[in-house]
Amino acid sequence: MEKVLVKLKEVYPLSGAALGKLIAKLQALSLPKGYILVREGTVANKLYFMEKGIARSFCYKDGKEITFWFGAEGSFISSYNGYIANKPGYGTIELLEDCILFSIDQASMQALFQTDLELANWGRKLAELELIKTEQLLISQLFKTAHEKYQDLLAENPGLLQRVQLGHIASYLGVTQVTLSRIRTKMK
Amino acid sequence: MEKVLVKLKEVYPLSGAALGKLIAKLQALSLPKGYILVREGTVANKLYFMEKGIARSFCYKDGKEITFWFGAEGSFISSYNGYIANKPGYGTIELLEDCILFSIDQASMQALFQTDLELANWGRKLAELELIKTEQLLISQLFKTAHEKYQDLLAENPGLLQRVQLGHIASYLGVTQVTLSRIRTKMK
DNA sequence: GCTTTCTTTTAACAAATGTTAAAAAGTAGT
DNA sequence: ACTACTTTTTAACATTTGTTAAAAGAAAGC
Repeated sequence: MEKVLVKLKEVYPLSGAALGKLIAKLQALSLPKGYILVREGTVANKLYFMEKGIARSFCYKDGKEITFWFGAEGSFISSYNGYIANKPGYGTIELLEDCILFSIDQASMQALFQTDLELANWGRKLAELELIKTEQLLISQLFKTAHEKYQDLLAENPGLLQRVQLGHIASYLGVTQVTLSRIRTKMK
Repeated sequence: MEKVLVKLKEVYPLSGAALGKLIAKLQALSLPKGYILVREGTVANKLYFMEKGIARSFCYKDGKEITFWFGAEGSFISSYNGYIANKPGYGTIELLEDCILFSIDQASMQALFQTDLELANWGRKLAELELIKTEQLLISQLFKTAHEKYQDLLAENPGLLQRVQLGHIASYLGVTQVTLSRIRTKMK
C-alpha cells in the first residue's frame, strides 16, 4: 500500500481523518494478466488505482481493437461513463500484466462526498486533473502526426514500449501497425 | 440571465442558498464578434458560461489554426489548464459572434469550494461532466473517419454549419478544408 | 533443440488525404 | 449593379496511410 497513499495525497491535500475515511473504503485486488476489469457496454461504477502493473482501454471498430488509453503504476483507472454518469462505458479495460489494484465503489465515494468537505474537494480535484490530461490527449491527437505522437510517447513514456505490444500502441497513435512499423524504420 | 440559471442547476442540484452564493459571483459580459477571450500561452483562470453566441478554441500548428472545440449557448467555457492548474493554456478562445457571457474567477470559486459542501460537489460534478464529454471527443477522434465525424456533427449539431466557417469545422474534424469539401460533395 | 504460436517487419498495390493554385460562389459596402 | 473581399469548391499531382499477404523474428511449450 505504497504508491496509492502517495498519489491519493497528491491529488489534493487531506487531513489524516479524511484520508483515513478514504482508505477504509479501499479494497486490494490481485488480478492476472489478461483479466478484463471492465467490459464494454456494462455499467462499471468503480474507481481503481493501479499499484503495480499496466492496463489498457480499448473499443472495437469494424472488428478491430482500438486502444485509447494506457494506465501504469500510479494511474487512476475507471470507465468514467460508468463511475460518473452511471451509464454503460464505451471501452473494455484489460490488464496487460499481473496487477495489484485498489478499488473503491462509487456508492461509497458518493457517501463520502455528501458528508465531508475535504473529500468532496478531493473528488473535484481528481476529476479536474483527469480532465486536463484528457484534453491534452485530445489536442495532441488532433494536431500531431503519428510520427510526432510516437516521438512524444518515446520521450514521455519510454518504458511503455517494453511492456506493451506495438499493435496496441499503433491504434493508440491512431494508425495501423504497418504504419507504425514504417515510422519506426524511418527513425533508425 | 435565463440559460445560465438552468444550466447551473442542471450540473448538480443546489439549495437556494448555495445557488445564491454562486450567482453573486457571476459577472455579465457583452463582447463583440472576433473578441479574443483567452490568448494561447497566458494563464486565464476564469470560468465562462455562454448565454448567447458561439466561440471556438484553437491552437496554431505550422502557422495554421486548428480548432479543437466549439461552445454555443449553454456551454461552459474555459482554458481548463489555467482555471484548474493555474498554468498557461494551450488554446486561444475566440468569439465567432457577438456574445453574452457570464464569468466567475477561479479565486472566488475556490473560496466557495473551501466553505460550502454543496458547491464543492457542484464543482466536482462540473469537472466530471466535462471529463466524460472530453473523453467522448477523444474516442470519436481516434476511431472515426473524417466522413463519420462530419455525419455525427450534422446529426448532433446541425445548426453549427450555419454559424461557423467550414475551415474551422475541417480542422475540428482533423482534416483540411479541401478534404471536408470532398466529403461534402460525396454526400450530395 | 525443435516445433508452434504470436508479434513485428517488409512488400506491392489501392485508397485517402495533403498541397498548391485557380475558379466559382457568396457577402458587404458603395 | 459594381467592386473588393472572403469563403468554398474544384483540379492536378505528391505524399501518406490503409490493406492484404508473406517473410522474418521472438517467445512459449514440449
